[in-house]
Amino acid sequence: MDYKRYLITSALPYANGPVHIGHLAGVYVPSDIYVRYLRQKGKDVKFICGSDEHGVPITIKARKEGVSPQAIVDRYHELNKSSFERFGISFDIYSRTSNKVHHETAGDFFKDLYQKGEFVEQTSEQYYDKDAGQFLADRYIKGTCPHCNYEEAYGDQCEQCGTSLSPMELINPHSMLTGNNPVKKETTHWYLPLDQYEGHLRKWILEDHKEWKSNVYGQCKSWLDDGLKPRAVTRDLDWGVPVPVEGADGKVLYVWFDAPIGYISATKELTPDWEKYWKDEKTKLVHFIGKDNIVFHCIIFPSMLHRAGNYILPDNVPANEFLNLEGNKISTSRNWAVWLHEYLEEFPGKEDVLRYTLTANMPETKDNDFSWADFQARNNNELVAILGNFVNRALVLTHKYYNGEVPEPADYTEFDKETIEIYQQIRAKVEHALDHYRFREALREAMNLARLGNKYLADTEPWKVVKTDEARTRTIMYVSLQISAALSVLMEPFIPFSAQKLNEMVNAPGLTWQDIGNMDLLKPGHKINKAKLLFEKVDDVMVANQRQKLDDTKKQNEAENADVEPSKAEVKFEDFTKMDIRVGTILDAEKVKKTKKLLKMTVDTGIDQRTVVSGIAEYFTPEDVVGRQVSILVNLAPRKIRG
RNA sequence: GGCGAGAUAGCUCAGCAGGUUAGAGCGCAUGAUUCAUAAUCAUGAGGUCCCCGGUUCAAGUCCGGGUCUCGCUACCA
Repeated sequence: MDYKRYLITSALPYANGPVHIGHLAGVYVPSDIYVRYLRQKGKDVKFICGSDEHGVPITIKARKEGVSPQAIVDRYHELNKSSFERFGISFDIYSRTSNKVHHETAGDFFKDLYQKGEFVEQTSEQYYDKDAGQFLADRYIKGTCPHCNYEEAYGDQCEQCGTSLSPMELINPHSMLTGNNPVKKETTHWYLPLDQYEGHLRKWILEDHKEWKSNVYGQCKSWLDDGLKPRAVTRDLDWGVPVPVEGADGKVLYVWFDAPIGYISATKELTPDWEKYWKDEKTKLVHFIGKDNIVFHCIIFPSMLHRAGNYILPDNVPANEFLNLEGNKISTSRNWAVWLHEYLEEFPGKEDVLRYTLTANMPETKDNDFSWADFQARNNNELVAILGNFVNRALVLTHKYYNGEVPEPADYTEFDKETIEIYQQIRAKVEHALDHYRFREALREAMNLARLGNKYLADTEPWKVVKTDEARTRTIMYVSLQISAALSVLMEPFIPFSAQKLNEMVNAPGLTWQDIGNMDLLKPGHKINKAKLLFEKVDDVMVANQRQKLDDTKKQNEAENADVEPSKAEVKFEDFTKMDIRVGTILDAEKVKKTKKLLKMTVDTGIDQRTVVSGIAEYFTPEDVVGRQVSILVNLAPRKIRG
């Protein structure tokens, strides 16, 4: 299909924290490369993003800090917006879901579906806090987990045993707002009957979009094969887009219903022509997301669009996997991350180094790891040594031999022709990779042009030839300069800042994507500018500093974990006297298979040897604990755990 | 517990309508070179293609079972 225009969206970052390298590698860098590529080709493209500012976690953070939810989202919206901009993520608009346009758009969207009778209304019992005068979101209820008896389990999940729960399952539930025991009360919500759209979704995804990435396709298939269920699209909460229906006071749209509509409202805010981008079959819509968002962008949002009528559906949803940091999962709450705003401060002028590293190591097919050693190596061995070096050689020699003027070439030799042929094939290779959302491959192909340049210079040796054959030298330099100029366009989607610098050096502002492969980008007689270094080395000190920073985080986390708070309810002295606590030595330990947290240990208690299972495997390896002394409650009744 | 995705050289990854000695980049070793930010170029070493079975003349490549990692999801499947 020949598309007239492109609408590219990046997942809306949740405005309860700053953006980190995981977000960048997963979503913003690939989408930005794709968009810059399309713009280079002269396509009509709109690149949409914004802050996702509703939902329960933001209200919890606000409560914790004693400020309003709006204050929280204002803080992170501004921070992330400016960070993206400084990092060269070239959104056409970076909007936000707390603004007026969005509230109207999302409200209207709901109302439209409501009036069409698309929703199923259902009344159910939920916990209500009388004193606070509101229904409690799952996250606002704590209680005892029915599976592991952990007393601080949340209404939606027990952090101790990992089970996901519903608030009704909790034993002794209490409200986090007031500490009271909530009461059950009836409430009405609207459900999107996804089950009714199954047929349409099956055909659209499973038959018409077999080209989607295997992780995306596989997960959609899994959902469809399992059978879809109606999904609530409203919540009892006072932060969000109010449900525009009479009698729905105190209810807002579920954040996952309202957030993707943010793509639409942002487009509306950007251009009065927004409908062309959302409702014309000639528009290609692509959602860039992380793998945790697949179901919302492939099942739920498309269902909403489909039932609203005359909206187009995404042509592709290239979801990336996750990026780890130095071998550990990135975690906002544990501060295990490289934050974009901090990187920008600590590595001024090195935006492209991070962009390059994240692209070269993008988690396209599986989770990948970011390490500072890799960052340094990519910079020093690739950006500096291959790309920066080649360009520098070509430009410096031109200044030396021809005073900065592009020389008139003589006839090409067979070797020149071979080199030129390879050069001319590179554009198609990069395009093919980008058209299929294979960014690592595209970058590798693009870098091959710089490699080709280095090889060409090494083989032709102009610094020797110049002493004997002036005409030949002119040709060699001419070819090298064309390649340098082509690089300034070819590299732009990946490393825009450096490409711009290079473009200024070769002094050819008007070059376009279509020029790549041509041999007349810089004409004889054209003056180039002074050669400056495109990249500089990252030294060991910089790397050591970043490692130190992470080590500090690790230590701080450990210290915080060591801060034990009384986490269980008070017990009577009589209960205490019943317990026989002794010091035992761990003789042997092994991980319990198929579990994340369980460690099985043999402990010598002094009176016997017994097998004990404890949920500490995330913090200790079996080797760590063997030989250690632990206190053990020896008269605890035996229980069967996982056989 | 169910489902999905991944597991290939020290590292990051390609390969797969099944077919001769399994590829690339980086790292490493050796040599060449000096225009260039000790940058480049050439050559080479290095792999039981996660494990166990099976189909086949032939299997990283297909099928069954298992292990590990990540994600989604669940008092059912």
